[in-house]
Amino acid sequence: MDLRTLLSGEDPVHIARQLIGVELYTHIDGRETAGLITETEAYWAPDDRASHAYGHRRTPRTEPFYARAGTSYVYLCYGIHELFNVITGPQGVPHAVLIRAIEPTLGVPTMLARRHMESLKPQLSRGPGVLSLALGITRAQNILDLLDAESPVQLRAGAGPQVQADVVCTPRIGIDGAGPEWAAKPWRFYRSGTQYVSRLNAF
DNA sequence: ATTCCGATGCGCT
DNA sequence: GCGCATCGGAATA
Repeated sequence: MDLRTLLSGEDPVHIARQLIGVELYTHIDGRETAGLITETEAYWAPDDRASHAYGHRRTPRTEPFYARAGTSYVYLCYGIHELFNVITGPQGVPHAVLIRAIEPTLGVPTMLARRHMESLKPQLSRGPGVLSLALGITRAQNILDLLDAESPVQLRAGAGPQVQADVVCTPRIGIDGAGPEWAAKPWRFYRSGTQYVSRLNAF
């Protein structure tokens, strides 16, 4: 199945799982960087209270949710961090997958420089905020078609679909404010055994 | 116009 | 484990 078809699917939780292992590539400020997605979370609006598009909320910020599957959604969190999401689902159905960590595959020196780090360590790109720093992603990359080969930010099908046993499933991070019902949903996924995962001890 | 607060990360204890 | 930076979106008035 091609990526566009996958991302257009009805079930963002399934898509979040399938995105583990897919490559996220950027060509920003004249530098190429990329990594394999190791950690994701699904956001299932309109029902999901943890989503910015809860209840079909439609404002300038949530506009990307109503674009076609494969569109980027980048927003500012805590006034500091740029968080990168992939819009999924049939057009007009505001589903999204938050990318929380990647394992670098291209442009490590560039990423190290952007992170002001000397040597390659997992904290280079684990966590949704620092992942964007490493890849050079900011709100300037909001609302891009991630499946367009001309786009400065792209999703590229990688080593093929992951085996289910290789992926761990847990509740999502940092959404207690959405209430216990939504905070408990096991909609976070990460590659089993990888060092490129945020908050490994959270559960 | 004002207020509230968040899908985080880092440094310090 | 804890405090806090930092700011824009969204709701309220």
